Amino acid sequence: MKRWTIKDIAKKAGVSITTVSRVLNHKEEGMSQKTREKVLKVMEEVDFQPNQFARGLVTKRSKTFGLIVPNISNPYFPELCRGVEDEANESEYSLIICNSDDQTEKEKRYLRLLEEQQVDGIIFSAKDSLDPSDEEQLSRAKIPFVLIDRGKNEKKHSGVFLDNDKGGYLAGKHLIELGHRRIGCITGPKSIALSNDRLEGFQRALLESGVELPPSQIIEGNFQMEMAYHKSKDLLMKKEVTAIFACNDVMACGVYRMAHELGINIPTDLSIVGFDDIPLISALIPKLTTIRQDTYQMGREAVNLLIQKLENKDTTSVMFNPTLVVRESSTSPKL
Amino acid sequence: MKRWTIKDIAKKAGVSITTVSRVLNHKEEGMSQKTREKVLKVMEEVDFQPNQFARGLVTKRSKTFGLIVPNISNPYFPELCRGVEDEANESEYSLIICNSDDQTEKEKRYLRLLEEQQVDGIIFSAKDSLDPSDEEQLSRAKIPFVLIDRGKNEKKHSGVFLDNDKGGYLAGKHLIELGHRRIGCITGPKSIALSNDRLEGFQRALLESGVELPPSQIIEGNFQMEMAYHKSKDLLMKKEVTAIFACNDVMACGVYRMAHELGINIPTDLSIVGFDDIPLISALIPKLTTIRQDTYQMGREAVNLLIQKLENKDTTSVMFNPTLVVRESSTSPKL
DNA sequence: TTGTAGGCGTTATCAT
DNA sequence: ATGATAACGCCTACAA
Repeated sequence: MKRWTIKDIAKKAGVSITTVSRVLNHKEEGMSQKTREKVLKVMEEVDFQPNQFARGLVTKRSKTFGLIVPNISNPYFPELCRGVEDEANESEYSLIICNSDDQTEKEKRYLRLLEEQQVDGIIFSAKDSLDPSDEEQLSRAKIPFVLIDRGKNEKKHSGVFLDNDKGGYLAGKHLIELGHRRIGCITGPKSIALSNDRLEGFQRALLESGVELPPSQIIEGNFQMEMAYHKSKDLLMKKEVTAIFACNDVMACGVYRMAHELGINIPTDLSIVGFDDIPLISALIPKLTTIRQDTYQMGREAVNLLIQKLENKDTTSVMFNPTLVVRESSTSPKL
Repeated sequence: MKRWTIKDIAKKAGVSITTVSRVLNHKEEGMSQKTREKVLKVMEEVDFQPNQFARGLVTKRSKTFGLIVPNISNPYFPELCRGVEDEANESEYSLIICNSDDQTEKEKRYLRLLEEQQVDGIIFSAKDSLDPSDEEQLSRAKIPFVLIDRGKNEKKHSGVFLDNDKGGYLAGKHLIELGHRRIGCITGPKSIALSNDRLEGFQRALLESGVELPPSQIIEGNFQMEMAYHKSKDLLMKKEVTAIFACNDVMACGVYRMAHELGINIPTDLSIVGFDDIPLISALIPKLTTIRQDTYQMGREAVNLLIQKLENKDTTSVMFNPTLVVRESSTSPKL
């Protein structure tokens, strides 16, 4: 026998296909308990699985979500994906994952792909703010979507975000409280909003204590280790700063490496604070003080938000709070 | 207007739906160039997208693959996923990713989910060897599948694997050549075949040079950092070995940490060789010597294999070769 | 070269 | 409480 259909089930159970369909869809009314059980038994026996194509054809639902992230190999994202996947599966959705590599080109292609696959919704971690043409495509296709991590735009779209300004503030405050007065910062790309948010929060904390952050102590990185490694050299050699705030953990690793090469001891000679608290950093020696975000939970929350949208409920963005995790890489400066 | 159908296109272009269908499916014969162009133009104009449900209903194909991995948060897997995804997408397939957490329970559930979603094929990184009930489910559902990384079983199923024995051998050989004679090994779980393969290859290399590997110098780990960290303590404190082969990079990180705590310098006092060459380790100081595998390419290859299966071609497993990457963590032992 | 019509497996709308 | 039947949108013999 090939695949069983409700027709087959109906025949075998001696009922109509309508009845089988009712059982399948848990319609409670309009059926005797006996009939229901009879049908269920047959379905059980043959391990019946309804054809999703046929179903989708009429219901217009695929029970599938799409997730677009920049790059799963970026250690920030696996946790986020897990959160999204676990929550999606608990709500009986499958998840199609796409990596955009932060290329508008690919974002578009995948948006198109997901539209073709007729996903019921999309969770989107965009390049930065949502590209206008992406936006148009999304609205034309009328696919519900939520943003995550990036692309915050208060009024326009709902999503799940981190309070990056606060994160930066926590980092700055922590270093100030330790007694640091000459502090450097390695930022993410200026073109990315969350990167600027972190810097601004950081500066605000310093300013509150009257500490200056001269441009020469701000280095623009790209969230990658390599560039942070190279660009931190000047800053470290001039010995002008006693502490550095790296706007993500991966760049903090780059600083670790350069410090080690230059014979600068962490934290004795130099304190470092990272951002994200990705799993990777448990391998660092000494352990990295960082600003933690609950990426996994953010992923779960994004799915909840999306499901609410599907149910036409009013949705508002969810803002997560970062927390400071003090470990070994930050301490008071030497006198 | 709601979604366009081929019927709408047909009307607008003044042809029959058959003709539209033909254009859609790139049937070359049986149509004048003019007609084709006319239809294409209309499709272009309205940005037509065929309904995959309707299509699948008749073709029985979803243009979707499923990928089951233990855990995307394990740093070995993101690269593998990327390989699978990139190759799948280039062949016009979407990818549903599932994390089994190495639980047979979840493997089953996801297998079921993928079956329900009617994926065209599955790429499976099983717990170890393929569970008999999984096997049964797979064959009952008649879903083509290939294994990847784990579950090698020469005769039974094809897949993409690494020559782990060779990898272990390379590690052993390298340390021997550096002059080490007292060497420790931290293995993966004994229950996992590839873990034993690595150990066996390693032992073979030592044996060739008449070097013993007493049981006291073999520690069974679980591929995680924590356990490797704790369990390596004894070995390191007794100062019995001048080198350690950790059967994956993550465990090597654990050893780094313990060595640091005990004031043991790497590589002066202790050489370390890892396995995998995961991206994470670029953060380690000193840089880790390791056995590299081309995980990304293995992912791509798995998709190729699967596609060949779909085309009913004869398929045989693909075996990848690991390579030794010498960095800073291994050197000759002190006299 | 082009068109007609039946069927794919469900759900949903009416009947009974 | 249960059943017959028309969609849903596409593909594919078979006709013309």
